[in-house]
Amino acid sequence: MRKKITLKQIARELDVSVSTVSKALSGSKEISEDTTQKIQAFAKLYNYRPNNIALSLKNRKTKTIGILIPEIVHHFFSTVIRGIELIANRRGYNVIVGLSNESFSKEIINMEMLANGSIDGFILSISKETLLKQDYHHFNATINQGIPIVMFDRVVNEVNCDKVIVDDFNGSVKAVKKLIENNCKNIALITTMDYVSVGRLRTQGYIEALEEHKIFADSNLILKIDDSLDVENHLEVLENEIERFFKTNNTIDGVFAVNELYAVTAMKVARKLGLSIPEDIQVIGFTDGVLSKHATPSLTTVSQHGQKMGEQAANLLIDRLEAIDSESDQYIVNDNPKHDFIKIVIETELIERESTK
Amino acid sequence: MRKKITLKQIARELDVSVSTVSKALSGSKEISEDTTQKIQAFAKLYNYRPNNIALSLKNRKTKTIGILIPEIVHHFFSTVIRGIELIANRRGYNVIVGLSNESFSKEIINMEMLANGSIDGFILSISKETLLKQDYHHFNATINQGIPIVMFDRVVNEVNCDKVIVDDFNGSVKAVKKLIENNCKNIALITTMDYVSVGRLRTQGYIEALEEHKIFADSNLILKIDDSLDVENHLEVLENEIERFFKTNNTIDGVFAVNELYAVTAMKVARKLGLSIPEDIQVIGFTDGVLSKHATPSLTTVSQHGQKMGEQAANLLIDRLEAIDSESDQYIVNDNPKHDFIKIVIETELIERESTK
DNA sequence: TTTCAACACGAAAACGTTTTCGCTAAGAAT
DNA sequence: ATTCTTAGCGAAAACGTTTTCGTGTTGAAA
Repeated sequence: MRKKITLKQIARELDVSVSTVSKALSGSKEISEDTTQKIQAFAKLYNYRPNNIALSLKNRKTKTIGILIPEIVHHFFSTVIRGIELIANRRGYNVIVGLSNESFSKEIINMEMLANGSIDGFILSISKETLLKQDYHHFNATINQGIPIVMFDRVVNEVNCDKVIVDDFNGSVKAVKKLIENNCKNIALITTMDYVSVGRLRTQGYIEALEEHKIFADSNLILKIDDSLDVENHLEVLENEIERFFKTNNTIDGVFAVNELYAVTAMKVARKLGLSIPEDIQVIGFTDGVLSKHATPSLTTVSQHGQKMGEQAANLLIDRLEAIDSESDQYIVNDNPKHDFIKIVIETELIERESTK
Repeated sequence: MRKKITLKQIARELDVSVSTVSKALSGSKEISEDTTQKIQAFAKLYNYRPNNIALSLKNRKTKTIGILIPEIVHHFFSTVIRGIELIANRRGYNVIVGLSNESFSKEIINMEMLANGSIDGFILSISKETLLKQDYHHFNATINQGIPIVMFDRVVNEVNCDKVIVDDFNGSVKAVKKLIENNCKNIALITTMDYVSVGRLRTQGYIEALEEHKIFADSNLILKIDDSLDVENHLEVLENEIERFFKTNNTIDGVFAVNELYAVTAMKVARKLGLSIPEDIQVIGFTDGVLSKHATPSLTTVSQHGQKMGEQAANLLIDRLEAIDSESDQYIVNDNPKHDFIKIVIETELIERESTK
């Protein structure tokens, strides 16, 4: 068991000082060529690598990004992670992942666990419970400690930080317009309760598109699913709700759903009711995941470009971290609260598949 | 901007020494009640939290686990992460994630990046390229450095470490037996090339089940997909292969596929060919993910219990880490290479849905 | 010969902890 | 009055780095 070798050990073996070893390894010309050669050879032989923790302590930065998301078994969130990881790695950062599991307290615990020196900054998406409670003190607290945050997807105006969001509103508009152009006359919306911001925006987009085309937004055509119940494990509930909805509104010939699951379930129910897709009823979902792609018929969706969101978020955070870095050398700035925060909006894309004409 | 406060600052403010502060905060009875009170109150007021990095350096352990997986946008792997994170958090550990992206070199780079003090141990699943190359020196190297590894799912005999696997062989046997019991006479297998161990084991299970029932394992009924090509983005290729396969073997009345995607694609093709499921042809897949659950008809699958695998792996790793910890106090052991490594086998479960009778 | 720069290296501080060991003063024991 | 405990605290080392600031030696310039 060859434990990792340290500067001190190299120094002792070669009978020089630690400082000499450090300098030799970094190629400082303060050290003679002879000694440098000798030290570098020895270091290579023993596969010396500087201890990251020691470096972190010395430099007071960890080169690690903390990701805090509600859920990881979720296509969208995992694509975002992939994007973050890609950029982080490329720019020399590691990625540490915490899951809030949609819980307020776990979100706080996780933040505090990581905010004690383990990470340089956060990239996060707010948990449902936090959004419900509207309690954002922990975010502001960590920002005040000098730890920057970048929020993505589920963001909130109450916190002053960089943000990366998808254009939920226009994405919905696009989708619903598509249905209108495809000659749908009675377009239904299947959505969630309003407290998660993205749900609200998507609903507004739906209404906007209809109004632009002078179509009356009939509230009977809007189905709000209570997603506080665990839909994933009680599919029947969802199916029954949708079935009842379809039966009481049997003129529906177009459906826009705010997520994949609602959309494919709608297709399933429609088929069960003897409707064929897209002939009798056309369906579009939000969030382009594996379900949309592999459903039969495959589902037309509004793609959120999760990976791109992750990449942008990572770049934003790292840019800011490195800006702070160089700032600390300078004169004022430190107490300037007027860093202007950036909000990046990712354009959605309508991916047309078999569920629309 | 209130930066985090340190022991030193508290000491200076309260005009005591750093050691006194440290002891007072840990409740040492070396310090008088008065001073303890005063210090604790002050610390609380300023929300003192010990710096993790400093602790890591001092204790020579980070309380972080490195996860190294081929891909994160993947239902199985994300469930495993969820399991790891659950246990890790519960036992006071953090989780840092690296993605190999199925590449040998990225696997190595990521390992080295983390092995320099950032983590206490690894939980990993081997990349395809590494399995192809059969080059495992980096695993053995990090183990030799004293960093324990737990491998899951894609494991390999050449590396001596704890392992958590699913019983691929028996899982397949179970599935195929089910098809036999359901009266399938010509059961096809859709699998991958052999080099990924799990694929091979699943194929063997298929053959075993047939032989047990004295059924000739007709090699024409085995379709091997070359998954070096990016199937996810070239679905047509997959569909065409399967279609050709079905057409040349039109007696097939049962299909066992080694993953979800192959299974649902098989269903799609079958339906296209006018076969109804499960009446004309029954289908079972391996890996219970979101596709299986939400496909129409929903897919009978062999569940791998990814989350449980993650939990077991995390417990295994942390147990070993803490065992090492207490060992270091003791006399011998250190150079004992005969730590017996544990291999946990998770039982699969056949989840019956609509794609079988 | 004296002075000075350049060269090659070492000592020490710093990052934030914890812990061991000493030290001082006060009260108890002799 | 002297010695011994003990309570209460501080100094310093250690974890592994990097970096600043010496310092001694050498050869050249004066």
